[in-house]
Amino acid sequence: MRRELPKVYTPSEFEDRIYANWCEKNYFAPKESKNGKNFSVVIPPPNVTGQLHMGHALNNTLQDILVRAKRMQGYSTLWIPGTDHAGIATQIKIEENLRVEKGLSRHDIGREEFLKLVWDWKNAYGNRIINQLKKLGSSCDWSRERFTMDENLSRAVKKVFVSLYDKGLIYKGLRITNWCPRCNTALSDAEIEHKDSEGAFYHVRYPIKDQPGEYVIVATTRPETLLGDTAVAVHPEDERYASLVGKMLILPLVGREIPVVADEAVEPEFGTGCVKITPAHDPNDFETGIRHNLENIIILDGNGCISAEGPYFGMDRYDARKKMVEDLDAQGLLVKIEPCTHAVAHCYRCGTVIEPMASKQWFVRMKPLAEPAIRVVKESEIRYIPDRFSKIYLNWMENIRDWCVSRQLWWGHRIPAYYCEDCGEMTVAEQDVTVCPKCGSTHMHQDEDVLDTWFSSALWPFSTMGWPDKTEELEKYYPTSVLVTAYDIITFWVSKMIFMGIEFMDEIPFPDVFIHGLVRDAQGRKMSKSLGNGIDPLQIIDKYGADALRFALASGNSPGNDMRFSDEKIESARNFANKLWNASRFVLMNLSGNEPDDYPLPSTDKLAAEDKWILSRFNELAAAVNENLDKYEVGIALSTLYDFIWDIFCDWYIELCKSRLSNPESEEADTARRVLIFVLTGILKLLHPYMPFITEEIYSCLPHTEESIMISAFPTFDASLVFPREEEAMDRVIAMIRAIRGRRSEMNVPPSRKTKVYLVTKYPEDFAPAAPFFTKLASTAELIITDAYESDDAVNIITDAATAFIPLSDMVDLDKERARLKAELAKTESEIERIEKKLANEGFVAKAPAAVVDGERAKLSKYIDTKDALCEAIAKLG
RNA sequence: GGAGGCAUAGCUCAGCUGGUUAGAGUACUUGCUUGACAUGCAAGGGGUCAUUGGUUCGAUUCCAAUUGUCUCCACCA
Repeated sequence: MRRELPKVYTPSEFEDRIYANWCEKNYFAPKESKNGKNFSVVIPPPNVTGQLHMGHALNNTLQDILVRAKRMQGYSTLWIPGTDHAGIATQIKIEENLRVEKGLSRHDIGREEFLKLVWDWKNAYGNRIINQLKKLGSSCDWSRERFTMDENLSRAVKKVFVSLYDKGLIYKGLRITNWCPRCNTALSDAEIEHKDSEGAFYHVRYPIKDQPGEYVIVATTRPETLLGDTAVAVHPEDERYASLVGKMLILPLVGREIPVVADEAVEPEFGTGCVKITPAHDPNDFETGIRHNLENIIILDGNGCISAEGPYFGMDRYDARKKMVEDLDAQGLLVKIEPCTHAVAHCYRCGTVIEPMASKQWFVRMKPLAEPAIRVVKESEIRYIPDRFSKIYLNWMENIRDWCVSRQLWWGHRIPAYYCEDCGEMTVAEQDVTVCPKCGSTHMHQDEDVLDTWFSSALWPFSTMGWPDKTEELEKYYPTSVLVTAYDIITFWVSKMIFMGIEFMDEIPFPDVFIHGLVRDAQGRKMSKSLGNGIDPLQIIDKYGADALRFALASGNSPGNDMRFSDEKIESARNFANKLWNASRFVLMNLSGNEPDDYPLPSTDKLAAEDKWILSRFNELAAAVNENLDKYEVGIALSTLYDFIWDIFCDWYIELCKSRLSNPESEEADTARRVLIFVLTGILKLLHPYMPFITEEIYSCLPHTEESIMISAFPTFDASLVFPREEEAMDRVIAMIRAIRGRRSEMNVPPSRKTKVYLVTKYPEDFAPAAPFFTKLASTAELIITDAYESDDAVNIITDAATAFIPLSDMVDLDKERARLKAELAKTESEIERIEKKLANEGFVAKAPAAVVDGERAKLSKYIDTKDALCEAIAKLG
């Protein structure tokens, strides 16, 4: 006896049970390939401190759809999960905990103790996001879960670092970096964001040496940096200042002498045409400084306080700015303060204003690595879906700057560089260096900095498979089949995996990059903590089920485009699940319960016209779903399924079966049951990648030969089950019935009156099988199939060419038609009035561009034409 | 400043290679508690496909401009 489905669809009653069963049976581990092909995906590792948000839910739903479909199609399928140690994010979080719980900073407890805390936290809570991914139904091979700071991944990081260093692709150098005074670390260009903010232009006089009373005026938005000025630059061809080049100026408040230099980079038109040069605190000035051999004077410490000796020492940068402006004013050196808006860089993690600062950092030389990474995309070895993102990628790669990989944090992969305290020599090596190879000293210490988080995630596609060892996984599953990610991470991560893959595996990490958009709220706003408009996917799962969430996310997805998430969408998804549930219940309640596990289709000669029709349509569906999935058109594939299940299978086919099923013992009932089971099982299989739980639950109640729907075969197109004639006939009949229902209601035909419908066709025999079903479904109509029409009392004639009607004149409701036309006329007239008013409005004409005015005029004339036509039609009716 | 996206029903969006009467969901109107489902069934109203021009026998679809809107990149002291 098979299990029965409960009356009400309650996902929370079975989702966890089903997931546990899949895990227990080890279904997520890769199996022997049935088609000789492999399919592999690595998860974009979420931050270990993270909580599942809608972005994760979308990303993992899409991956799971691809993975489950490929698994059912017989590929040996591997999906590797894992988490990212997320340097800054995690460190900030733990520091915050420490501050709140004990009122201590990380410096109070020291590096070792602090790292222990982070690891404790990771071991206690690091599984949270993993468990949340499981709630969603992700079919990852959990036995291969990885963490970017696992021993083997750390080994890979060291090997890559040392190898790049040995090739001269990593160097340590003084460069302007983006310094976050809050996080106390350098940030890469990708980790900052520019926001327009209100600021001011301070015009300051710099006295000319030995020419008392004479000045040049420079304009600056950051007056405090003048402490680090080592020159003032003018354009070489700027005649106003030609005589000054080479002269010395006295730096205000400091008294230091600085030269006036000529430099092409200065724009004479901008500001006063004189630029103060602060090489240590501005990227452009740094370059200028190199050209003119100027000194770098660092005036800020890591916390953003003034470190230059003098009256401002120790002051916060903004306090110092205020004080210095006052002092300049007091000395009569401040000309004016001009308000202005300009883009200011902020830390993307904490929002603090970034301070450009010259400091010793580790860099990856990008040019040589970028070249092949550009080539593989240009030559379509790697394909972005949709393609427009390859432009964004290429644009970024072609203008790439060296990648600053050192971070002044404690949580991360410590840079494997060791310094000898005796001879000062630096050694870069994979193994800990305790003895200086140069002088034999044992006084060694390791570089304090750690690597950028993205350094380790860049290796993810191969480090998770055991690299640098030569493993079977690498052999079989590298390169991965596709990378699924959101567009906001292309520069951070995708680009880095591409060049690292090429460099260390000699092979691209994936041929396809499937880009999806962001999940926004119902108003189209980004979901964010500060707005408080985030929707928690776990709450949605609790209320509506994981399948409904997955459906809502996947059906709205079109590659690369953002989507909105709303209550309406999730409710519609839940309703769909409910519909499928109830259709399945109908099928089940018409079974005797004694059907064998193997309960196949009957032979073709037993099939009724509607059976052939649904089988044919099902075949089309399977082909369409597969085709769209191959193109990553997940949304289209899913809406095709939705339409089939709801409109075709439930609304028509199940209805058509009811009469046959009313005699359960008859052979035709048996045929109907077999077809119902076949099509329902097929639907469940096609739908399983999208809605894994409900499909598994229903499948378990149906006659089936495979143990689980998850490991059964994906339906494909079967030419022996295509019946074009029946398909066309049934489609035609359905169209007729719909049309007649509408027509009858429009004409108020009383239910007692039977409508005769003549189907005029050159091929009456094609339609003969469909006639009985027409009668069944349209109980108030009778179908007469003929090749010649000669009747007087037909309400409708359906011709072969289309479902066109020729209503008999006595059935036309003239009053109704007249009323409709009059309403239309009134609407048109009011529109004409509105446009005339708009055009007459002088303000509109004066302000609006000519094209808009012309547009309104064109609209007007068209409406006038419409009005004429309507008047004419009404006159005809009398 | 550079690059790109979007503009279709009240709302959210499909419409893939130009060609039937431009489709869904939702909201709305009307009628249905007919033995799977009211989380449902049936019918209906509602669209100059942003504007203008071009290519074409034919444009919602391709091209250009305009307007509106969103995003990314860069950035001037």
